[in-house]
Amino acid sequence: MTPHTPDPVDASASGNPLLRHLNPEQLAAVTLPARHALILAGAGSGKTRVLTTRIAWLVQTGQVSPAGVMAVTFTNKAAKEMLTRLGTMLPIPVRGMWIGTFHGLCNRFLRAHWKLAGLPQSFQILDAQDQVSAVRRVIKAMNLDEERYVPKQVAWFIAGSKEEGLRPRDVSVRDEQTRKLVEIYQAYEDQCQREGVVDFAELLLRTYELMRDNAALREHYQHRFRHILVDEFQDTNRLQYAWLKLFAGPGNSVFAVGDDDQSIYAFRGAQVGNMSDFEREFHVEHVIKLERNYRSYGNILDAANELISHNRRRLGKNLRTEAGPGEPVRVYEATSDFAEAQWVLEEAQQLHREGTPRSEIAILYRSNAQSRVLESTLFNAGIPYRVYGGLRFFERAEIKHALAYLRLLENPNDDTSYLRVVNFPTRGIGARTLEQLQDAARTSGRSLYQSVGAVAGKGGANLAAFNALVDAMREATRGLTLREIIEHVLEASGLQDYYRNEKEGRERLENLDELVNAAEAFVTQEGFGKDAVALPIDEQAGAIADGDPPAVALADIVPDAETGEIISPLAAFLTHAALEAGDNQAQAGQDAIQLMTVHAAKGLEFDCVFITGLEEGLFPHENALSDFDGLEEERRLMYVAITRARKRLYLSHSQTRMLHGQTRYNIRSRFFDELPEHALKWITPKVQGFGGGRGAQSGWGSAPATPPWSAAPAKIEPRVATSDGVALRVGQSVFHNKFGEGMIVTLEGSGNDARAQINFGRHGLKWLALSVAKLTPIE
DNA sequence: AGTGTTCTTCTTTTT
DNA sequence: GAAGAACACT
Repeated sequence: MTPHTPDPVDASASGNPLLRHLNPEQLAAVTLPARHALILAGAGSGKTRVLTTRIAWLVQTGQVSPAGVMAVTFTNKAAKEMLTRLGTMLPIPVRGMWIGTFHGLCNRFLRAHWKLAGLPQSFQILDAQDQVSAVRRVIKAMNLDEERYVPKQVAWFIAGSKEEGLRPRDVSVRDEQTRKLVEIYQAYEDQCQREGVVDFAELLLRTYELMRDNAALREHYQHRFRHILVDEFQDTNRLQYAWLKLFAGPGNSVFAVGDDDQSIYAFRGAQVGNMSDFEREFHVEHVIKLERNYRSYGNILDAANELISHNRRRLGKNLRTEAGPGEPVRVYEATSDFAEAQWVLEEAQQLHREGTPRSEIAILYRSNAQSRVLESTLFNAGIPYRVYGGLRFFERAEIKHALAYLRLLENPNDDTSYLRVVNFPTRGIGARTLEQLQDAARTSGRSLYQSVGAVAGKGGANLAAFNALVDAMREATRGLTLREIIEHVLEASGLQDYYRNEKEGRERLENLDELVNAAEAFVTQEGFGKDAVALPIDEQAGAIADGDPPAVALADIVPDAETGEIISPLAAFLTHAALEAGDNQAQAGQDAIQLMTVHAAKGLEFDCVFITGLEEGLFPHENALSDFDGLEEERRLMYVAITRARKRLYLSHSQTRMLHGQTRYNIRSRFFDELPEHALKWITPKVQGFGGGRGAQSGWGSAPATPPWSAAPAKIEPRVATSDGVALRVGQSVFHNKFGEGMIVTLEGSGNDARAQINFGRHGLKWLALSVAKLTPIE
């Protein structure tokens, strides 16, 4: 009955139990010879299984030692899952294997080779927030206008440059603006270096450059990692691709698994083109397509296949199933976002009554802002739900404060952390004092911590007291366990007292307690060093593997001179906190409906999926419509959304929606017209000529079955204006010779002055003068 | 130095 | 509509 039990294909020929449950394509992929290979793995085709089974098979058949395998993923979750599955397949400890995220592995690499990489041993990692605030400081220090150089955008520029492999001197400067941006980039780099911090992109770029420039090191690692496996290859950016090229020495095998149709991070620099580049540049002989889907019923797959066939830039792939058509995809049109939420609620309740666990019901949307209505509807109905996204554990303010103190223990020159907590809780250190301090630090080229002596007066005394506090905490925690260190710092910093006295502080206090727990769990479960300890593993590699990793590389791994530790538990924990933002509000245990953006849903699957807000301008999003690639990415996003569903899929859109505090009138998403009619069931009548019509197609002259909102309670603001005696009202759909169909959003003025704001979907929102514009009402 | 008030912005975001 | 930042006030 359920479609996701794979057919046991006869693999008895091999007689290997590892390979028993693979279909022929999967089996072929898993047992490919040790050459470069590209696996095009469609949604739900058993991609993770292929990856893990391949590793297990390689190790089990003695083709490679566990230390000779490197497997790269994008998310911690995927890495963890791979390790877990592998652990059940192989009778060896898998923890030390080089399986992790790009950033995690780079961190491991840089912890081992910090000296060669030109980093302090206890370098800290800036998360995205920290990076923006670091950039903001640079911009302020350079006396630049924050309006013109928006910190967030500049941070984006810097990260983007790094992901292209470009240092400031490599960025080609065409205009004045870019020249300035490069200047900021350079100053930012100097600042990071001075403070001993690296951002996410830097982890990769440093590793890349070190591998590129140090032949001995490169040869060592190329020799070591005979098999490199890459998950979600379609999401790699240029730097990651170049990085892989460096690690893939002669004679190595790169086994890349990806799905070009699920590439939804191009906006963040992912290059789908890496897949075809890989095929060409690595002379890939084996391309295997996994098209058999074990997840969804036929109607859902038909919808996905048909939709994605509208994309032109594809490698070409079609999902198929043997599970039968299943239920039709249900489509609902609501009059308002509120009504839409209400409908979702009722359907979800029905599903629950019929036996679907709430956790198997997912409500997806394009942007986070849409979750509010859904949340309040579920909340008012008393239905348990869980929202993904939003603030994650290690991103919470109180947690970041605590971490900042801890980071100062490791590295007092970390100005980002210094600024975050120097006056929190307040210690009489105001903006003026800090300005003086920053000036002093700037002119002397030293850190804030090092510059307190330069500030005179009361402010200076307070600063000195803060420094003394940090020093005292460091002294007091020497030799303590991680748990004790954190407990001491929470107390001594005054954070705990601060939140104890705060009205809203209870939850924050609980979170601080949770931090202690997280640290405790980190120490016990993880053996604390999974991200950090490189030396023991490399030693193992020397022992287990082929016997000849060059000593030169190992000698470059530098332990702490005093203790011989590779990294302290505290440093390891701080790394963990930066690299793994932690789960959101894990209200674990309760059976709850799952709410998330489509992006967040990637890689997940549910029995029942609702995709809401399918409206022009929202999904596809208006900002993505300007260019062709943007639209194709939106379509892939929709494809990802559809393929999350196992048994039932619901699509909905609404005529009106509160957005940015005002009611917007939207037309149906064009994606509806790209779905196969036979797979759909329209709960509300489909209205001709809406959203879809590519002009020639569907005549809107023909009588629609039922006006969309006459059946449902109409809650459209009925304002009226005229042009040529034609009555218009807000919410009315009209046809314009140039812009096609649109929906009237606003009406203003009267007579010759009358204007209308009209949502033309792909042509955007436009103001038209009604005395000029020729509009024909539709409907 | 801390708090209250207006002004601005508003996709997605694995690390 | 709500969060975050800049500004003004006490």
